[in-house]
Amino acid sequence: MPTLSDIADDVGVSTMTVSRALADKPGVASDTRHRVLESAKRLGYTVNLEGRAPVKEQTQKIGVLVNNVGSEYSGEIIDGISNILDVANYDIVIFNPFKMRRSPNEYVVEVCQYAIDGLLIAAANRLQPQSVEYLEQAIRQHFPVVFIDQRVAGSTVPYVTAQNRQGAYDATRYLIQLGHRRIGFILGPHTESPSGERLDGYRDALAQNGIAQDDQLVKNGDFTRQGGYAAALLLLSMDEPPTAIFASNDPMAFGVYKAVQQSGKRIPEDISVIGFDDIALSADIHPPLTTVRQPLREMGRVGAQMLLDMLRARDEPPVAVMELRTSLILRDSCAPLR
Amino acid sequence: MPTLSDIADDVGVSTMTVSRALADKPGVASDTRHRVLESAKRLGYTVNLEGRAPVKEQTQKIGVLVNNVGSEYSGEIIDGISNILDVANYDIVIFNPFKMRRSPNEYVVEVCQYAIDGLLIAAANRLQPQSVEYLEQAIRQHFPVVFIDQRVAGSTVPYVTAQNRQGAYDATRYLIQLGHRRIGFILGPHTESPSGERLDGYRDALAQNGIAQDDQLVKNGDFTRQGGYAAALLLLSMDEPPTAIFASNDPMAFGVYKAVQQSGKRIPEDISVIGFDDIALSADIHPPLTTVRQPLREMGRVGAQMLLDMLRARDEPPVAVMELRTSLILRDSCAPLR
DNA sequence: TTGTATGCGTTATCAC
DNA sequence: GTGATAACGCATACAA
Repeated sequence: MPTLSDIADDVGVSTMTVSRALADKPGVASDTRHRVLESAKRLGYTVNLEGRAPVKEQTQKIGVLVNNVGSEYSGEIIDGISNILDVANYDIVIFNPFKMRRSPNEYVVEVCQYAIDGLLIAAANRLQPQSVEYLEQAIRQHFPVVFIDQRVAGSTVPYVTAQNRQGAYDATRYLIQLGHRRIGFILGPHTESPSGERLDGYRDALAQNGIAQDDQLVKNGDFTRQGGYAAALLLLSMDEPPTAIFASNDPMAFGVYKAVQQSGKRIPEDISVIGFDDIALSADIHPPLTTVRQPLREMGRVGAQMLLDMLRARDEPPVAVMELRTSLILRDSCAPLR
Repeated sequence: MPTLSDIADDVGVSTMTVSRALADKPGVASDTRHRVLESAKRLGYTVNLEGRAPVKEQTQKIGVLVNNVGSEYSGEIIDGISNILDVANYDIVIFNPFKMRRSPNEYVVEVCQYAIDGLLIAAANRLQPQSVEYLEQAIRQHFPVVFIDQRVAGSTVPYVTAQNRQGAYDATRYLIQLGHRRIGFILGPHTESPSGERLDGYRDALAQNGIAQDDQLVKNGDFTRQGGYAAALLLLSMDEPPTAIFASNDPMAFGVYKAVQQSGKRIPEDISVIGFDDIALSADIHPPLTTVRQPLREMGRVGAQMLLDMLRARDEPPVAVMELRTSLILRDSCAPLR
């Protein structure tokens, strides 16, 4: 690709004059400027940002690490991030490490080396201590990092998350109020912090209402439809199956829908289903899903704003934690126990 | 962030020795190497890729431009791209321009300036002629670009796409074979090339079976659930509503489901629905969606492979066009006309 | 208005 | 085994 000096040679001026002309800076004769622009167009010149970055020491780009770009979950978070960063004149570069060759841990380091001014890490499952340590060091060196929807115990990396425990408590209590006593629970992966928090909320509600814990009713899942489907099959085939199922995220609830519908039962008449997320699809499927809304867009926005604050006030200690409220969205997938 | 010379000062050697030691290259005393590595670790050093890129002139990164990171459609294409690029030792950087501040056209130029060795453009709707022209120039300057699922008339940019017309023809003929005569069609955005091709296939099938075109039955859509829902409401409220609806992608078919279910009608007993894509969700919703499968992962793989070929054989003319076959996936959303 | 010198962080080359 | 020098593409500071 052509460079500044190619144009300089072409026009017969110095690279500096070319640089000024292209950057639309004052101090270039309008005749010279025209000749430069014409030459640049003819040669097909575009800046090489790699050359500019080391000089300017900022790229106006923020990296975003997600683990599944094809999910509405990620899409909504990224949307929220865009909202804020657009206004602040930052671009977004998305890295999708968890489907990639490298281990997530190496990848975190690599991403930080990239031409970005800061990093947002969404749903950073499987992050090992050494990676977290590396991130903390990066922050000390004024490279801002923020976790979104991920709490890392004992770490100083700032994060924004939802009130998972409270949300799960609310959902479970709602089912109990409808008369349900045998409530199945489908876990998320144990590597993600919200999973355990939601389980805690579920248990809180059972305990507070004098319902004995039955570990048979808690099945492993992985936050995917397939995982929810598999777990639901297990629950439905129990000797004494649950009358309600709490899937700890919405995609797993869709998997539950599939299993229930295949079994010939109806939602909510025969079995109540409740989810967690409130992604857009949840309102559109049939029957519309009752779920715990966590403000994914808002989490993206808040995370981005925290990052910008760290970027602007380099020496002040960053806001460490933001917990956003959840709310129970009542739709048509739950009914009183018959 | 610390640099090579910080370590050099710390250890008391030259930057060159540090560079060699960190790159694991021969010609460094093992004692020196150890001291360098120790210092690097202590200081929290990581390479600055922006400094390396201008020297090496390649970054082992490929850019991917998509317009909706939250869709299964994009997710599956990106997945296919990963499959190929992982093996070839390239990383993927995803740009999500169409939700961003800049116009897509400026953005295309900007992305090319970024630290990437090539660019895959998926579903590049709204690309104006000047952008396409820019991309063609970039290709001439050995910066490889490939379109995925996008055909640009009169352009020399290589692309991979599906046989949209044939696929839509097959779907429509299937409905006709089931006895349907009034078949609604929901368009994609006119800015995307597959939209028109699918409409053509639909019309081909009607014409070949002696069914008169009724433009009332063709409604605008935008490849989103909401768009499909709105279009379906229009179709269902017609004086003589269609007995089958062909949504030209799967998300719009889900929108049709919602409208039909709200109207109290049943799929497929009262109305048949057929989609186009075969994203994973289509098999999981109720009833499972009959749809035209286009191999999205395969399109990602093929596009990535075309890019690698261009990268490797810089002077040979690239493969211009790849068209992948579609296939009709029969599930439970279509039934014979009663 | 234009050009020169210098530097960013890294690596290749060629000395020693 | 190690280091000085130059180079990548660009921009800042200063000189002409």
